[in-house]
Amino acid sequence: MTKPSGEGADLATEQRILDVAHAVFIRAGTAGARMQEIADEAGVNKALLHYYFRSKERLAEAVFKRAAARVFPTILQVLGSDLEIEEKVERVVTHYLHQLSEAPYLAGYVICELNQHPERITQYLRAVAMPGRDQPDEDAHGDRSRKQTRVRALDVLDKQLRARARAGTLRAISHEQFLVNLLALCIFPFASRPILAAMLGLEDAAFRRFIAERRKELPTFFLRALQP
Amino acid sequence: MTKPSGEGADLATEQRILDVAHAVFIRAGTAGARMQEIADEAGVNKALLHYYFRSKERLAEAVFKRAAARVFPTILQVLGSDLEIEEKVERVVTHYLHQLSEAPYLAGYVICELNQHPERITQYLRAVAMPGRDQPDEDAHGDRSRKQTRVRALDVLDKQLRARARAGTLRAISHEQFLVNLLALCIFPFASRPILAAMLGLEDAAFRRFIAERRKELPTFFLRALQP
DNA sequence: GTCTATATTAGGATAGAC
DNA sequence: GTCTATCCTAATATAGAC
Repeated sequence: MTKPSGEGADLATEQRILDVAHAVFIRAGTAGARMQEIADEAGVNKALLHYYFRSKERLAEAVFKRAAARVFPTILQVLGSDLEIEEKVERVVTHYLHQLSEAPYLAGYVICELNQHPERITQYLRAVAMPGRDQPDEDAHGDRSRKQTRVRALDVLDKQLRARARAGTLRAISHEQFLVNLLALCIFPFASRPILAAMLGLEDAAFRRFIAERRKELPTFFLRALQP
Repeated sequence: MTKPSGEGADLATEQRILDVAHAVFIRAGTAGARMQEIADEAGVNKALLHYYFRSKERLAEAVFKRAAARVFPTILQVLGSDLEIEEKVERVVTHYLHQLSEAPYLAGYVICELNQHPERITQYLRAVAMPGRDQPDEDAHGDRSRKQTRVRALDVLDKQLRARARAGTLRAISHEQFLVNLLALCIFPFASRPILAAMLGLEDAAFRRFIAERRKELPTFFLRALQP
């Protein structure tokens, strides 16, 4: 038997399965998703899922990594860059509001998954800091460089905030609070969309308008909060 | 056979089951929770769960209502009151940060549940606006008064924000954006706690300190953002 | 009301033909 | 590599004794 991921594997099929699994897991949650459902939608047999991914657990991990890799690298990259705070905020807001508009269930999925499988955070952060690498990679260099990317981004932000506070051009705020506030304002509306739809009557079109408005207002809102 | 919820039912037992189910569903999610686990922790037999709640589905609904009833009534009450905006913000922040500190999984649970069972929002909003009433209650009066409570809270907020904007004592902001921003800043840190723990190294004690800091800073942060 | 025992189904996983 | 057929466990649910 040829090993999957080896030379003999049909990459198109594997990819298709992964794509479908992604969709199904993300809309139903890992625990709620059914292997049969994935097989059906991918137009193959259940057995083939196991041929390629061995178990539901592993398939779920693969999907989670992929999803994580789509959400987090940008923010670390942006925050770690040498742009001004104002520009960073603008870019993060634009990126997330765009990204999550295209993938409605993504935010909720990641939150659920991590609440129920906190052990996946390690894989998550790997995928996050090094989006290109899907395969596990145990060498020390790789691990260190990934960790560096993450730590450095926070470090850069921290230094920047301190400098601006000393200069008196921004109120003092810890980089932790800064980051959480920014992410909260971007991500929460999507994660809680069903609640908002019901409480505020924000269905489809109205929700899109709501997000469009947000894209304009959020950077101002956030930066004003930090004005000295 | 005596009907559960009737005169013959052992309320203490029913309550104990519900308490345990609450804990289990909230930490494992509905799909991930096991009836056996609930029975064990409640010190009774699986069969008894079905005696009282008929099915896992119904038990899950009961738990969800209970959880929802603990999260949302306060904000509607506060926002619907005639307090000043500043005082409302202060109270909402204090309430949620306290509440969610005591029930770590609550935020994640509600978000997951609603992403996977959007149909539960109706029940949710009932429980929300009328916390005392656990039993379904079909009479028109009840429904209308509950709806009124919800709509009125948003209405009051809306009028208040417009008035303050006209008076020039607050920047203009829609009540929808106001509400979402406030909830996001309060709830998101708890829902995404596993991520923060890993990314920022906020474990237990550090997380508590983080939240304590937040309780002091968040109202200022939020209100500054709305300063004209 | 609470238990033991059992029915029933569902769903993940494997064997083996092609 | 992909399928059919089947296994096996886990989990919900019910019957019936006490």
